[in-house]
Amino acid sequence: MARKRKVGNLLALAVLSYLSRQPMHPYELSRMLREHGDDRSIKYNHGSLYMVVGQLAKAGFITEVGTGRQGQLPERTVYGLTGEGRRELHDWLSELVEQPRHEYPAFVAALSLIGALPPDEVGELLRRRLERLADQRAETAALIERTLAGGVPELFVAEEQYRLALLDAEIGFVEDFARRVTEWREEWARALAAQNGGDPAG
Amino acid sequence: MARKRKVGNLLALAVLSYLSRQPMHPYELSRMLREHGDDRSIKYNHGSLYMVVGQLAKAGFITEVGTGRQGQLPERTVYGLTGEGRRELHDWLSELVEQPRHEYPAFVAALSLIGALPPDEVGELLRRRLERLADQRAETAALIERTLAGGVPELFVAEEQYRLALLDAEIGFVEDFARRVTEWREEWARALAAQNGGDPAG
DNA sequence: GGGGTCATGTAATAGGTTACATGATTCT
DNA sequence: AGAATCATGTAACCTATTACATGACCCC
Repeated sequence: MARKRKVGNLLALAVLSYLSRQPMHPYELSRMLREHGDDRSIKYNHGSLYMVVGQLAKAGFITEVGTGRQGQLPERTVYGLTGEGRRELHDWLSELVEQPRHEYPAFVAALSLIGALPPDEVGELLRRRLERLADQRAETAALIERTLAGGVPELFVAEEQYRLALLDAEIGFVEDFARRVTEWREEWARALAAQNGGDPAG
Repeated sequence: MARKRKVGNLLALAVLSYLSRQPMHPYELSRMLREHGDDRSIKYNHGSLYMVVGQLAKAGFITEVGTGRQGQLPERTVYGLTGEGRRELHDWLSELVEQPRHEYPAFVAALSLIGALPPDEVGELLRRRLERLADQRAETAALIERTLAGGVPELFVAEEQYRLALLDAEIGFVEDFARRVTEWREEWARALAAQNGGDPAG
Protein backbone atom coordinates (compact mmCIF):
# COMPACT_ATOMS: atom_id res chain seq x y z
CA MET A 1 0.00 0.00 0.00
CA ALA A 2 1.23 3.41 -1.00
CA ARG A 3 4.59 2.36 -2.43
CA LYS A 4 7.06 5.17 -2.23
CA ARG A 5 6.64 7.92 -4.74
CA LYS A 6 9.55 8.92 -6.89
CA VAL A 7 9.04 12.50 -5.77
CA GLY A 8 7.58 12.90 -2.32
CA ASN A 9 7.54 16.63 -1.64
CA LEU A 10 3.98 17.97 -1.73
CA LEU A 11 5.23 21.01 -3.56
CA ALA A 12 5.64 18.67 -6.51
CA LEU A 13 1.94 17.90 -6.42
CA ALA A 14 1.15 21.58 -6.77
CA VAL A 15 3.56 21.80 -9.70
CA LEU A 16 1.90 18.87 -11.43
CA SER A 17 -1.46 20.46 -10.85
CA TYR A 18 -0.50 23.80 -12.34
CA LEU A 19 1.23 22.21 -15.30
CA SER A 20 -1.89 20.14 -15.97
CA ARG A 21 -3.49 23.35 -17.17
CA GLN A 22 -0.69 24.65 -19.34
CA PRO A 23 3.08 24.48 -19.74
CA MET A 24 5.02 27.02 -17.71
CA HIS A 25 8.49 28.00 -16.69
CA PRO A 26 9.55 27.70 -13.06
CA TYR A 27 9.35 31.36 -12.29
CA GLU A 28 5.80 31.48 -13.53
CA LEU A 29 4.96 28.57 -11.27
CA SER A 30 6.54 30.49 -8.47
CA ARG A 31 4.39 33.53 -9.11
CA MET A 32 1.25 31.40 -9.38
CA LEU A 33 1.94 29.74 -6.07
CA ARG A 34 2.44 33.02 -4.30
CA GLU A 35 -0.44 34.86 -5.89
CA HIS A 36 -2.76 31.98 -5.28
CA GLY A 37 -1.80 31.85 -1.63
CA ASP A 38 -0.79 28.22 -1.95
CA ASP A 39 2.03 28.90 0.42
CA ARG A 40 -0.50 28.66 3.22
CA SER A 41 -1.17 25.04 2.35
CA ILE A 42 2.16 23.85 1.02
CA LYS A 43 5.59 24.61 2.32
CA TYR A 44 7.25 26.67 -0.27
CA ASN A 45 10.49 28.40 -0.92
CA HIS A 46 12.29 29.47 -3.99
CA GLY A 47 15.08 26.91 -3.83
CA SER A 48 12.78 23.94 -3.24
CA LEU A 49 10.79 24.78 -6.33
CA TYR A 50 13.77 24.37 -8.63
CA MET A 51 14.77 21.22 -6.80
CA VAL A 52 11.31 19.74 -7.21
CA VAL A 53 11.10 20.69 -10.87
CA GLY A 54 14.41 18.94 -11.41
CA GLN A 55 13.21 15.83 -9.62
CA LEU A 56 9.97 15.73 -11.59
CA ALA A 57 11.84 16.06 -14.85
CA LYS A 58 14.23 13.28 -13.92
CA ALA A 59 11.30 11.08 -12.96
CA GLY A 60 9.67 11.71 -16.33
CA PHE A 61 6.56 13.39 -14.99
CA ILE A 62 7.31 16.65 -16.72
CA THR A 63 9.49 17.52 -19.67
CA GLU A 64 11.03 20.53 -21.32
CA VAL A 65 8.75 21.77 -24.04
CA GLY A 66 11.04 24.52 -25.23
CA THR A 67 12.71 27.65 -24.07
CA GLY A 68 11.47 31.14 -24.56
CA ARG A 69 12.89 34.55 -24.19
CA GLN A 70 11.15 37.76 -23.45
CA GLY A 71 12.91 41.04 -23.97
CA GLN A 72 16.50 40.77 -22.83
CA LEU A 73 15.71 38.67 -19.79
CA PRO A 74 17.60 35.42 -19.41
CA GLU A 75 16.17 32.40 -21.17
CA ARG A 76 13.38 30.53 -19.43
CA THR A 77 12.92 26.81 -19.61
CA VAL A 78 9.28 25.90 -20.14
CA TYR A 79 8.01 22.58 -18.77
CA GLY A 80 4.92 20.59 -19.63
CA LEU A 81 3.18 17.60 -18.11
CA THR A 82 3.74 14.15 -19.63
CA GLY A 83 1.21 11.31 -19.69
CA GLU A 84 3.01 9.73 -16.78
CA GLY A 85 2.80 13.03 -14.97
CA ARG A 86 -0.93 13.30 -15.48
CA ARG A 87 -1.36 9.79 -14.11
CA GLU A 88 0.83 10.56 -11.11
CA LEU A 89 -1.14 13.69 -10.34
CA HIS A 90 -4.39 11.79 -10.36
CA ASP A 91 -3.08 8.84 -8.40
CA TRP A 92 -1.29 10.87 -5.77
CA LEU A 93 -4.08 13.32 -5.17
CA SER A 94 -6.58 10.48 -4.90
CA GLU A 95 -4.41 8.77 -2.34
CA LEU A 96 -4.12 11.87 -0.23
CA VAL A 97 -7.86 12.36 -0.19
CA GLU A 98 -8.64 8.73 0.52
CA GLN A 99 -6.04 7.87 3.12
CA PRO A 100 -5.59 9.87 6.28
CA ARG A 101 -2.00 9.79 7.27
CA HIS A 102 -0.32 9.73 10.63
CA GLU A 103 1.25 13.14 11.17
CA TYR A 104 3.37 14.77 13.82
CA PRO A 105 2.15 18.23 14.77
CA ALA A 106 4.42 20.04 17.19
CA PHE A 107 1.70 20.44 19.78
CA VAL A 108 1.25 16.69 20.03
CA ALA A 109 4.94 16.34 20.80
CA ALA A 110 4.71 19.12 23.36
CA LEU A 111 1.72 17.52 25.06
CA SER A 112 3.48 14.19 25.25
CA LEU A 113 6.32 15.80 27.23
CA ILE A 114 4.41 18.48 29.08
CA GLY A 115 4.85 16.74 32.41
CA ALA A 116 8.36 18.19 32.48
CA LEU A 117 6.99 21.71 33.09
CA PRO A 118 5.58 22.93 36.39
CA PRO A 119 1.76 23.02 36.32
CA ASP A 120 1.43 26.71 37.14
CA GLU A 121 3.52 27.70 34.18
CA VAL A 122 1.55 25.37 31.97
CA GLY A 123 -1.68 27.05 32.97
CA GLU A 124 -0.31 30.42 31.97
CA LEU A 125 1.15 29.15 28.72
CA LEU A 126 -2.14 27.57 27.75
CA ARG A 127 -3.95 30.83 28.36
CA ARG A 128 -1.55 32.60 26.04
CA ARG A 129 -1.98 29.89 23.47
CA LEU A 130 -5.71 30.42 23.56
CA GLU A 131 -5.27 34.09 22.74
CA ARG A 132 -3.15 33.29 19.75
CA LEU A 133 -5.49 30.60 18.59
CA ALA A 134 -8.31 33.10 18.72
CA ASP A 135 -6.27 35.46 16.55
CA GLN A 136 -5.57 32.76 14.03
CA ARG A 137 -9.20 31.82 13.96
CA ALA A 138 -10.24 35.39 13.28
CA GLU A 139 -7.68 35.76 10.52
CA THR A 140 -8.72 32.56 8.83
CA ALA A 141 -12.39 33.40 9.02
CA ALA A 142 -11.72 36.86 7.61
CA LEU A 143 -9.69 35.39 4.75
CA ILE A 144 -12.53 33.06 3.84
CA GLU A 145 -15.06 35.86 3.91
CA ARG A 146 -12.94 38.17 1.81
CA THR A 147 -12.34 35.45 -0.74
CA LEU A 148 -15.98 34.49 -1.06
CA ALA A 149 -16.96 38.15 -1.25
CA GLY A 150 -14.64 38.38 -4.26
CA GLY A 151 -16.82 35.86 -6.08
CA VAL A 152 -14.56 32.82 -5.80
CA PRO A 153 -16.52 29.54 -5.62
CA GLU A 154 -16.65 27.98 -2.20
CA LEU A 155 -14.71 24.93 -3.35
CA PHE A 156 -11.56 26.99 -3.41
CA VAL A 157 -11.68 27.88 0.25
CA ALA A 158 -12.21 24.29 1.41
CA GLU A 159 -8.73 24.05 2.84
CA GLU A 160 -9.27 27.15 4.95
CA GLN A 161 -12.61 25.89 6.14
CA TYR A 162 -10.86 22.69 7.17
CA ARG A 163 -8.25 24.66 9.07
CA LEU A 164 -11.02 26.53 10.81
CA ALA A 165 -12.60 23.28 11.92
CA LEU A 166 -9.27 22.09 13.30
CA LEU A 167 -8.71 25.39 15.07
CA ASP A 168 -12.08 25.20 16.74
CA ALA A 169 -11.37 21.70 17.90
CA GLU A 170 -8.02 22.74 19.30
CA ILE A 171 -9.51 25.70 21.10
CA GLY A 172 -12.07 23.44 22.69
CA PHE A 173 -9.43 20.96 23.73
CA VAL A 174 -7.10 23.55 25.20
CA GLU A 175 -9.85 25.20 27.21
CA ASP A 176 -10.79 21.87 28.66
CA PHE A 177 -7.22 20.82 29.24
CA ALA A 178 -6.40 24.07 31.04
CA ARG A 179 -9.26 23.44 33.43
CA ARG A 180 -8.07 19.94 34.16
CA VAL A 181 -4.51 21.09 34.71
CA THR A 182 -5.60 23.19 37.66
CA GLU A 183 -7.28 20.14 39.14
CA TRP A 184 -4.12 18.04 38.85
CA ARG A 185 -1.95 20.80 40.21
CA GLU A 186 -0.97 19.21 43.52
CA GLU A 187 -0.30 15.73 42.30
CA TRP A 188 1.63 16.97 39.30
CA ALA A 189 3.85 19.29 41.32
CA ARG A 190 4.72 16.51 43.74
CA ALA A 191 5.67 14.13 40.93
CA LEU A 192 7.85 16.80 39.29
CA ALA A 193 9.67 17.61 42.52
CA ALA A 194 10.34 13.94 43.22
CA GLN A 195 11.87 13.34 39.84
CA ASN A 196 13.95 16.49 39.72
CA GLY A 197 15.43 15.65 43.10
CA GLY A 198 15.48 19.11 44.60
CA ASP A 199 18.46 20.54 42.70
CA PRO A 200 17.39 23.45 40.53
CA ALA A 201 20.30 23.40 38.09
CA GLY A 202 20.62 26.43 35.92
CA MET B 1 10.72 35.98 17.74
CA ALA B 2 11.59 32.37 18.27
CA ARG B 3 15.12 32.66 16.99
CA LYS B 4 16.31 29.47 15.39
CA ARG B 5 17.22 26.69 17.73
CA LYS B 6 20.59 25.06 17.43
CA VAL B 7 18.87 21.70 17.19
CA GLY B 8 15.45 21.79 15.64
CA ASN B 9 14.32 18.18 15.41
CA LEU B 10 11.58 17.47 17.95
CA LEU B 11 13.19 14.15 18.67
CA ALA B 12 15.85 16.20 20.43
CA LEU B 13 13.23 17.57 22.78
CA ALA B 14 12.29 14.07 23.82
CA VAL B 15 15.93 13.26 24.39
CA LEU B 16 16.40 16.32 26.60
CA SER B 17 13.30 15.37 28.50
CA TYR B 18 14.43 11.82 29.19
CA LEU B 19 17.92 12.90 30.12
CA SER B 20 16.47 15.43 32.57
CA ARG B 21 15.56 12.47 34.74
CA GLN B 22 18.82 10.55 34.58
CA PRO B 23 21.85 10.06 32.34
CA MET B 24 21.47 7.36 29.72
CA HIS B 25 23.16 5.88 26.70
CA PRO B 26 21.54 6.21 23.29
CA TYR B 27 20.27 2.70 23.07
CA GLU B 28 18.50 3.09 26.38
CA LEU B 29 16.87 6.24 25.07
CA SER B 30 15.82 4.26 22.06
CA ARG B 31 14.18 1.60 24.19
CA MET B 32 12.46 4.22 26.32
CA LEU B 33 11.01 5.94 23.30
CA ARG B 34 9.64 2.75 21.88
CA GLU B 35 8.29 1.34 25.11
CA HIS B 36 6.69 4.61 26.01
CA GLY B 37 4.97 4.81 22.65
CA ASP B 38 6.53 8.18 21.96
CA ASP B 39 6.88 7.20 18.35
CA ARG B 40 3.21 8.04 17.97
CA SER B 41 3.92 11.66 18.82
CA ILE B 42 7.43 12.18 17.51
CA LYS B 43 8.92 10.92 14.32
CA TYR B 44 11.51 8.43 15.25
CA ASN B 45 14.00 6.13 13.69
CA HIS B 46 17.19 4.59 14.81
CA GLY B 47 19.51 6.67 12.68
CA SER B 48 17.96 9.99 13.58
CA LEU B 49 18.45 9.32 17.26
CA TYR B 50 22.21 9.07 16.94
CA MET B 51 22.24 12.11 14.72
CA VAL B 52 20.26 14.12 17.22
CA VAL B 53 22.38 12.99 20.15
CA GLY B 54 25.45 14.11 18.24
CA GLN B 55 23.91 17.49 17.49
CA LEU B 56 22.89 18.02 21.10
CA ALA B 57 26.37 17.16 22.30
CA LYS B 58 27.94 19.54 19.83
CA ALA B 59 25.56 22.29 20.92
CA GLY B 60 26.54 21.74 24.54
CA PHE B 61 23.09 20.68 25.74
CA ILE B 62 24.24 17.23 26.76
CA THR B 63 27.63 15.82 27.54
CA GLU B 64 29.34 12.48 27.95
CA VAL B 65 29.29 11.51 31.57
CA GLY B 66 31.30 8.35 31.10
CA THR B 67 31.20 5.06 29.33
CA GLY B 68 30.03 1.82 30.77
CA ARG B 69 30.30 -1.76 29.76
CA GLN B 70 28.02 -4.60 30.56
CA GLY B 71 29.15 -8.14 29.98
CA GLN B 72 31.05 -8.38 26.73
CA LEU B 73 28.75 -6.03 24.87
CA PRO B 74 30.37 -3.10 23.11
CA GLU B 75 30.98 0.00 25.18
CA ARG B 76 28.12 2.39 25.63
CA THR B 77 28.52 6.13 25.83
CA VAL B 78 26.38 7.58 28.59
CA TYR B 79 25.11 11.15 28.20
CA GLY B 80 23.77 13.58 30.78
CA LEU B 81 22.00 16.93 30.60
CA THR B 82 23.99 20.12 31.12
CA GLY B 83 22.68 23.33 32.68
CA GLU B 84 22.31 24.78 29.19
CA GLY B 85 20.41 21.69 28.23
CA ARG B 86 17.99 22.02 31.10
CA ARG B 87 17.36 25.62 30.13
CA GLU B 88 16.83 24.69 26.49
CA LEU B 89 14.35 22.00 27.46
CA HIS B 90 12.33 24.42 29.51
CA ASP B 91 12.46 27.22 26.99
CA TRP B 92 11.66 25.09 23.98
CA LEU B 93 8.82 23.19 25.57
CA SER B 94 7.30 26.44 26.84
CA GLU B 95 7.47 27.92 23.39
CA LEU B 96 5.74 24.95 21.83
CA VAL B 97 2.91 25.12 24.34
CA GLU B 98 2.50 28.86 24.09
CA GLN B 99 2.79 29.45 20.38
CA PRO B 100 0.66 27.61 17.87
CA ARG B 101 2.60 27.16 14.72
CA HIS B 102 1.58 27.13 11.11
CA GLU B 103 1.76 23.54 9.90
CA TYR B 104 1.26 21.75 6.62
CA PRO B 105 -0.86 18.63 6.96
CA ALA B 106 -1.13 16.62 3.77
CA PHE B 107 -4.91 16.85 3.69
CA VAL B 108 -4.76 20.64 3.56
CA ALA B 109 -2.55 20.41 0.50
CA ALA B 110 -4.89 17.88 -1.05
CA LEU B 111 -7.92 20.09 -0.44
CA SER B 112 -6.19 23.05 -1.97
CA LEU B 113 -5.74 21.13 -5.22
CA ILE B 114 -8.82 18.94 -5.14
CA GLY B 115 -10.42 20.79 -8.01
CA ALA B 116 -8.18 18.78 -10.31
CA LEU B 117 -10.17 15.60 -9.63
CA PRO B 118 -13.60 14.85 -11.06
CA PRO B 119 -16.33 15.41 -8.46
CA ASP B 120 -17.75 11.90 -8.60
CA GLU B 121 -14.43 10.36 -7.72
CA VAL B 122 -13.99 12.85 -4.95
CA GLY B 123 -17.29 11.80 -3.41
CA GLU B 124 -16.21 8.19 -3.36
CA LEU B 125 -12.75 8.99 -2.00
CA LEU B 126 -14.22 11.04 0.80
CA ARG B 127 -16.50 8.16 1.78
CA ARG B 128 -13.50 5.86 2.01
CA ARG B 129 -11.64 8.44 4.03
CA LEU B 130 -14.49 8.56 6.49
CA GLU B 131 -14.24 4.82 7.04
CA ARG B 132 -10.58 5.04 7.78
CA LEU B 133 -11.04 8.02 10.04
CA ALA B 134 -13.61 6.05 12.00
CA ASP B 135 -11.07 3.23 12.39
CA GLN B 136 -8.41 5.61 13.61
CA ARG B 137 -10.83 7.14 16.02
CA ALA B 138 -11.74 3.77 17.46
CA GLU B 139 -8.10 2.77 17.83
CA THR B 140 -7.17 5.98 19.56
CA ALA B 141 -10.11 5.81 21.91
CA ALA B 142 -9.26 2.20 22.74
CA LEU B 143 -5.64 3.09 23.41
CA ILE B 144 -6.69 5.81 25.82
CA GLU B 145 -9.04 3.50 27.64
CA ARG B 146 -6.50 0.72 27.95
CA THR B 147 -3.90 3.12 29.26
CA LEU B 148 -6.16 4.68 31.84
CA ALA B 149 -7.37 1.25 32.90
CA GLY B 150 -3.73 0.42 33.61
CA GLY B 151 -3.67 3.14 36.26
CA VAL B 152 -1.69 5.76 34.32
CA PRO B 153 -2.66 9.34 35.29
CA GLU B 154 -4.78 11.12 32.72
CA LEU B 155 -2.09 13.71 32.07
CA PHE B 156 -0.13 11.13 30.16
CA VAL B 157 -2.81 10.54 27.58
CA ALA B 158 -3.35 14.22 26.85
CA GLU B 159 -1.72 13.96 23.43
CA GLU B 160 -4.06 11.14 22.44
CA GLN B 161 -7.07 13.04 23.69
CA TYR B 162 -5.95 15.94 21.56
CA ARG B 163 -5.67 13.69 18.55
CA LEU B 164 -9.14 12.44 19.23
CA ALA B 165 -10.47 15.98 19.25
CA LEU B 166 -8.80 16.67 15.92
CA LEU B 167 -10.13 13.44 14.46
CA ASP B 168 -13.66 14.31 15.46
CA ALA B 169 -13.31 17.72 13.89
CA GLU B 170 -12.00 16.22 10.69
CA ILE B 171 -14.80 13.68 10.54
CA GLY B 172 -17.34 16.45 10.92
CA PHE B 173 -15.70 18.51 8.23
CA VAL B 174 -15.43 15.66 5.75
CA GLU B 175 -19.05 14.64 6.20
CA ASP B 176 -20.14 18.16 5.53
CA PHE B 177 -17.76 18.64 2.64
CA ALA B 178 -18.90 15.42 0.98
CA ARG B 179 -22.46 16.68 1.07
CA ARG B 180 -21.50 19.97 -0.49
CA VAL B 181 -19.48 18.26 -3.21
CA THR B 182 -22.59 16.58 -4.51
CA GLU B 183 -24.27 19.96 -4.70
CA TRP B 184 -21.44 21.46 -6.71
CA ARG B 185 -21.24 18.48 -9.00
CA GLU B 186 -22.47 20.10 -12.21
CA GLU B 187 -20.59 23.34 -11.97
CA TRP B 188 -17.40 21.57 -10.95
CA ALA B 189 -17.52 19.05 -13.81
CA ARG B 190 -18.04 21.82 -16.35
CA ALA B 191 -15.06 23.78 -15.06
CA LEU B 192 -12.86 20.69 -15.15
CA ALA B 193 -13.82 19.80 -18.70
CA ALA B 194 -13.19 23.34 -19.89
CA GLN B 195 -9.73 23.46 -18.44
CA ASN B 196 -8.67 20.00 -19.57
CA GLY B 197 -9.70 20.84 -23.09
CA GLY B 198 -11.24 17.51 -24.03
CA ASP B 199 -8.03 15.53 -24.56
CA PRO B 200 -7.80 12.69 -22.05
CA ALA B 201 -4.05 12.10 -22.24
CA GLY B 202 -2.98 8.87 -20.69
C1' DG C 1 26.48 -24.94 16.71
C1' DG C 2 23.47 -22.41 13.68
C1' DG C 3 19.66 -19.02 13.26
C1' DG C 4 17.34 -15.28 15.20
C1' DT C 5 17.19 -11.04 17.49
C1' DC C 6 19.42 -7.63 20.70
C1' DA C 7 22.78 -4.12 21.15
C1' DT C 8 25.55 -0.56 19.23
C1' DG C 9 26.95 2.19 16.22
C1' DT C 10 28.95 4.29 11.26
C1' DA C 11 28.64 5.52 6.51
C1' DA C 12 26.45 6.50 2.16
C1' DT C 13 22.82 8.78 0.04
C1' DA C 14 19.09 11.64 -0.74
C1' DG C 15 16.38 15.64 0.44
C1' DG C 16 15.73 20.54 1.55
C1' DT C 17 17.15 25.33 2.88
C1' DT C 18 20.02 29.29 2.59
C1' DA C 19 23.16 31.92 0.45
C1' DC C 20 25.17 33.63 -3.62
C1' DA C 21 25.18 35.55 -8.34
C1' DT C 22 23.80 38.36 -12.11
C1' DG C 23 21.39 40.94 -15.59
C1' DA C 24 16.66 43.72 -16.44
C1' DT C 25 13.29 46.74 -15.44
C1' DT C 26 11.31 50.41 -13.00
C1' DC C 27 11.10 54.29 -10.07
C1' DT C 28 12.70 58.87 -8.48
C1' DA D 1 22.15 57.82 -13.07
C1' DG D 2 21.58 55.21 -8.74
C1' DA D 3 18.49 52.39 -5.78
C1' DA D 4 15.13 49.08 -5.43
C1' DT D 5 12.93 45.22 -6.97
C1' DC D 6 11.99 41.57 -10.46
C1' DA D 7 13.54 37.59 -12.83
C1' DT D 8 16.25 33.49 -13.07
C1' DG D 9 18.85 30.32 -11.64
C1' DT D 10 23.19 27.58 -9.22
C1' DA D 11 25.89 26.03 -5.43
C1' DA D 12 27.08 25.12 -0.70
C1' DC D 13 25.57 23.51 3.29
C1' DC D 14 22.71 21.04 6.61
C1' DT D 15 19.44 17.41 7.92
C1' DA D 16 17.42 13.15 7.80
C1' DT D 17 16.78 8.40 6.20
C1' DT D 18 18.54 3.97 4.70
C1' DA D 19 21.82 0.73 4.41
C1' DC D 20 25.71 -1.55 6.20
C1' DA D 21 28.56 -3.74 9.85
C1' DT D 22 29.67 -6.47 13.77
C1' DG D 23 29.76 -8.91 18.01
C1' DA D 24 26.78 -10.96 22.01
C1' DC D 25 23.18 -13.43 23.90
C1' DC D 26 19.51 -16.86 23.67
C1' DC D 27 16.90 -20.80 21.97
C1' DC D 28 16.47 -25.23 19.81
